[in-house]
Amino acid sequence: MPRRKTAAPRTPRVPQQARSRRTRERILEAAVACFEERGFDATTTAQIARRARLGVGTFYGYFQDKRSILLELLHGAIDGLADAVVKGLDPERWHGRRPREAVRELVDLVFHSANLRPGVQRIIWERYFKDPDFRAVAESIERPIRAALTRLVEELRAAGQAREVDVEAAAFVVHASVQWMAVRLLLGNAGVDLERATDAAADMVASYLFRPEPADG
Amino acid sequence: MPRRKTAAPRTPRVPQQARSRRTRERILEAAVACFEERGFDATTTAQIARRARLGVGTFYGYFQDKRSILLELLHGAIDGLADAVVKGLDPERWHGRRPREAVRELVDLVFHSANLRPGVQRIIWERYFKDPDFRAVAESIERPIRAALTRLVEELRAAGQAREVDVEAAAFVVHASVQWMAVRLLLGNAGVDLERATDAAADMVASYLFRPEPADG
Amino acid sequence: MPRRKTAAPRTPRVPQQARSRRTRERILEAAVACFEERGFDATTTAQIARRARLGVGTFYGYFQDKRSILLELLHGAIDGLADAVVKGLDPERWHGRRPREAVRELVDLVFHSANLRPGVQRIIWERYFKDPDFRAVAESIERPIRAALTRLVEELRAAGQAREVDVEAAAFVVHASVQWMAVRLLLGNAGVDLERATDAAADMVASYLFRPEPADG
Amino acid sequence: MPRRKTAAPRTPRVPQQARSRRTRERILEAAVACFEERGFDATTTAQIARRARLGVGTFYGYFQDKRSILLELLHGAIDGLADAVVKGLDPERWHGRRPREAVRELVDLVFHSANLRPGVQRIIWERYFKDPDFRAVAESIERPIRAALTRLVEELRAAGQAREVDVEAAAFVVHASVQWMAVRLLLGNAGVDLERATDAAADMVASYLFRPEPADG
DNA sequence: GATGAATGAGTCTTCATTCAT
DNA sequence: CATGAATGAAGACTCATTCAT
Repeated sequence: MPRRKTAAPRTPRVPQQARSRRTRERILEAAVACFEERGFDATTTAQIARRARLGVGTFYGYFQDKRSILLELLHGAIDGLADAVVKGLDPERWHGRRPREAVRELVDLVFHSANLRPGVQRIIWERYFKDPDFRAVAESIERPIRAALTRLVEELRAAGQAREVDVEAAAFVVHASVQWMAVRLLLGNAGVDLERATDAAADMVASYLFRPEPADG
Repeated sequence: MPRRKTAAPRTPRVPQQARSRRTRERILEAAVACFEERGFDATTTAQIARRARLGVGTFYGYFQDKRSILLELLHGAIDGLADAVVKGLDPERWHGRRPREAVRELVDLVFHSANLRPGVQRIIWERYFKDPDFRAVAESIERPIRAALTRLVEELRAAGQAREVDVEAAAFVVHASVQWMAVRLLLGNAGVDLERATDAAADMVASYLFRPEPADG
Repeated sequence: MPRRKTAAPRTPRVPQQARSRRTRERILEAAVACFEERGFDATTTAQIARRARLGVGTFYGYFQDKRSILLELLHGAIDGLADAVVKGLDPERWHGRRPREAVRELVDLVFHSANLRPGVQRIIWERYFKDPDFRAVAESIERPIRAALTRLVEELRAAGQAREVDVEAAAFVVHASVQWMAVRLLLGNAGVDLERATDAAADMVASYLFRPEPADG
Repeated sequence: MPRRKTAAPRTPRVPQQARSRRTRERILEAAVACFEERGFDATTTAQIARRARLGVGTFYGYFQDKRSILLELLHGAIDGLADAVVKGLDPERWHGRRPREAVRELVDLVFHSANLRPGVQRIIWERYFKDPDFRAVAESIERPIRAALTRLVEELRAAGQAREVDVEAAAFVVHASVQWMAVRLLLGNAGVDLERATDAAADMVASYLFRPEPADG
């Protein structure tokens, strides 16, 4: 990986023209295809450019490097989900609902969010461990979710629905658990059926946070 | 004329003599130090060799490449923990104990196992996502743990202690949750205190798997 | 991180533009010069590139390795000669000519073909013995020549000009003899004068294949 | 091939003891086996030593390097043949014999001399083209043979048996032809049956050098 | 803007040879 | 004498990035 140290963060042009936007799209698509095929490190900028039927130079007109493509994919894929989850944790929505059902709905949302091809998902997690920028993105998403979780539990506890728990620790525990289960399931590496896992996850979270619901009927 | 047909798989020298063993140690230590300092990809075999005060050639006499060092570290670090966990899940040990306490003890064991320096841990997880061999190792460790979990829950349910759950899904859910929380805590980016997290994790797992314990007194 | 899985066979760039063609030329010339100077094994790709006043990378953009340059030189040098020889063996051309003269003309053609610098010639023969690909090229050239020889002798025998010989063995014997004499002469270690060797070779072949010509006058 | 320039030609000990001689043999055998298996360049001194069940250091106690082994093999294999050929060209032996038969006998001797395994033969010829020392050995063998040839033809011509030829050129031509045919046949690469080739070669040489023999009966 | 030829620092890896044991 | 661990110079090859056209 020669010439890495180039510091100057030349911000590539922000495309306004329609053609430019289309070119940007093509690069993104080509990159995803290459990443899925050979992984991140084994993909070269030349391969991406060729696949997009562009010159290498053009690539550099749109992106700073491979990494910034990945970062963009990450944002695109996760921002939506994070918003949905934070909304789903809004206490308003929990009043008058059976907690277990609400939990299950949210878990289901997370487990089924296939915003990212598995290959790309894998790559992004790989980067998570080696690249602080990726961890930063992940944290910027995690923070509001855990905050929302904290608030939700506090409110429900005040309403007598939630059990007495260490709310902050609970937020961590629940978030981490659901996050990782989602990853394993998306990676196809869990060894359990998606539906059964969803139920189990919902059960675990619900039985942890909420008082046992009165028996059905 | 390097890099010819590479016919033989190059079995690295198996050290029998005392000096050899010591050299191997030195390489391992140097590798860990380098990995911690700069990460896996940024570490070159030359750096490892230099840090071990050895020639590059010596490195290649003992290890096939950087990767095989990591694999070795992984085995060394994880085999012991896995065994301990499987033993801890032996139903024998659970009879007559308060489940919540037994759970907490095990979670504590996992969360405090610092067999691996965080930097190395990070690298190994990074490889987990990109290198099938690492996934294979992880799975070979996960399988018996989940099997033990499954068996434990079945037995305790038969004994009327455990709740009615989908045991296999439960094994996945519990394993994944604890695993990931441990990773986050070891990596130091959990954002919660280790003790509080341990309690919370134990609570979650215990309240999921077991009937609520009769109130203390 | 060089030398990863090397998935694609790395098709070297096929030069269409004028500059590219010129670069290719330069590399070829530089390679020949280096090979002549130090031999094949002692020549490094870096040396070739430097001599061509190019970066190493450029070299690899045009050729897979040193070997493929040699293969190209071999083809370029030998295809023409082979064609000329096969044409020279066309029975049409032999009718009504004194065989000895026709033979001498062909031998002369072969002995004087200096398509390849001696140093390169030497290297190619060296490869012939160690590299099946080079043998394959040599054989693909030898086959048609021997076939043409066989046919020629058969026809001339039918016309009563040639002696009774085992035509296939004769083709081998004549081809091998002329080939090797040409090599020795080109390499400059024959120890005889080119003209005298040409005459002697022509004599040998002619006296073997043809009836003695009626004495002059 | 690092550290090549070491000039000092440390003459390794000449073994007198019986065990030493045996060790030397073992190294030679191991080298031949390795050379046959992987070729000269791809064989390392370590491989030879290991195959001979010796330490690398021991190898260097007996030979200067791989090359000197090859040179030794060359001598051992070729000296005997050269002597036999020179003897066979002694004019004494040709008086009162039908030349064609005498030629055929000699050609047969050369073509059947399998002193060297084909793999080693191949390697030696490869070196012939790249290594002046090998050419020197070859020439030291070639010289007396060509001298003997020259003398033989001169004597037979004086005796009225041989045709009028340029004796020196003839010696080159005949030697080169027979040499190369022998190589091709030994390498298994000739594409003709050994017997037919022997006959053809003898025919060619005999019809070149000698007057047509009076028809049989 | 687009192009793709050119660049060369940086990695991995090999192996002849030495020398302490 | 035998051993084989250690050495490190040397070579092949890659690929992010630039820039003349």
